[in-house]
Amino acid sequence: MADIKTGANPLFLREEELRQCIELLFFAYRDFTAGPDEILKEYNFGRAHHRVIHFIGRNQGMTVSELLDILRITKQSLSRVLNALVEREIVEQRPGVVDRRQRLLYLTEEGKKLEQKISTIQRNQVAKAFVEAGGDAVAGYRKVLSGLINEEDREKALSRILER
Amino acid sequence: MADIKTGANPLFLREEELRQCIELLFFAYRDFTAGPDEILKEYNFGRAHHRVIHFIGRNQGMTVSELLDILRITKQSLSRVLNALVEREIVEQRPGVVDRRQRLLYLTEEGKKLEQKISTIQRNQVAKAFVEAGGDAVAGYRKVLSGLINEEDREKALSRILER
DNA sequence: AATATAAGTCAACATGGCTGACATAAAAAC
DNA sequence: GTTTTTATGTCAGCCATGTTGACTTATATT
Repeated sequence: MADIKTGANPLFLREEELRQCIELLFFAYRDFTAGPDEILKEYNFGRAHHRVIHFIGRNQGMTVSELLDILRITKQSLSRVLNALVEREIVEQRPGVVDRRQRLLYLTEEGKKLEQKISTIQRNQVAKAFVEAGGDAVAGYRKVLSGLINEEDREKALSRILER
Repeated sequence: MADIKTGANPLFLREEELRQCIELLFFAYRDFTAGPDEILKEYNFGRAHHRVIHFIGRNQGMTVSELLDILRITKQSLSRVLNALVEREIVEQRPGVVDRRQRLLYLTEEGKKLEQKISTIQRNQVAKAFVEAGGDAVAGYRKVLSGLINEEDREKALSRILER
């Protein structure tokens, strides 16, 4: 089957392979967000809330600017979601000590619980995929996905992920 | 740095590693959709149109039901996007020959051009990441992402991706 | 002839993006 | 010490894209 293509036109196979990998990313992302969505729905939260909870959880005490830079949305968009989370006592804001203009972001105890609940699902899902795929595969996964991150801020993103 | 964690609590490292891999997926997906978004904006299309164009392009003559099943959205949501694409002569609908209730979906010549334009960007982006990461990494990437797809329809999704 | 299926439509609503304009407090620069 | 910049927030309105529910039409299946 592949022989025909390989023999006749290796570039076609390459294109085909690339397209497959693109689709794989679509399907994986689609199914990877489905689990959290269910739980969030119980709380009347959406995917936007999830992202905020996730990154604050990973980065307690981060500033609003930092969060905006990660999410790549406007502050008006963030504000809606963030205010809802503060109101529901999932997220807490404290003025910065060195720069009092800043409102540093923290998960409350309840927020931590929710974060834990959601992220456990995702971690189990990833863990399962990792076990099935094996350690080398995980390394490959990391390499490729790192390479997909925009070059200009790859280091920024990766250091945010890794320096912890 | 990692030594402390490794020695003291290997489970923490594992959780940490999993969290990193989750974030990697977020950042990669974020930056992977940025390129197409720019082009689509010129046409006044959005990501929803992109998905439709992509899957029809990959699967000329597919039915509406099949497309709905892939996208996991309601037919009402799809209809808005699909009608726009038909009106703009990007997508064409032809009645099925064996089952005339079906409206089989095809990209027009113009649609193919647009699809090509968008997908070239993404393929280049993926190709670059693959070259940087190496062949083994690509295999790992595929394994892990396959594992992230919902088990119930993994075969369906994968066969759709691979049987071509 | 009755029922089920593929597809479409109308209407109303929710979520989460966006822009633009403006406000406030605190830090930094002059 | 006054001016300017920065971090954050807010109001108002728009757009894209998802949802549910109710109903229609044509065709296939039973």
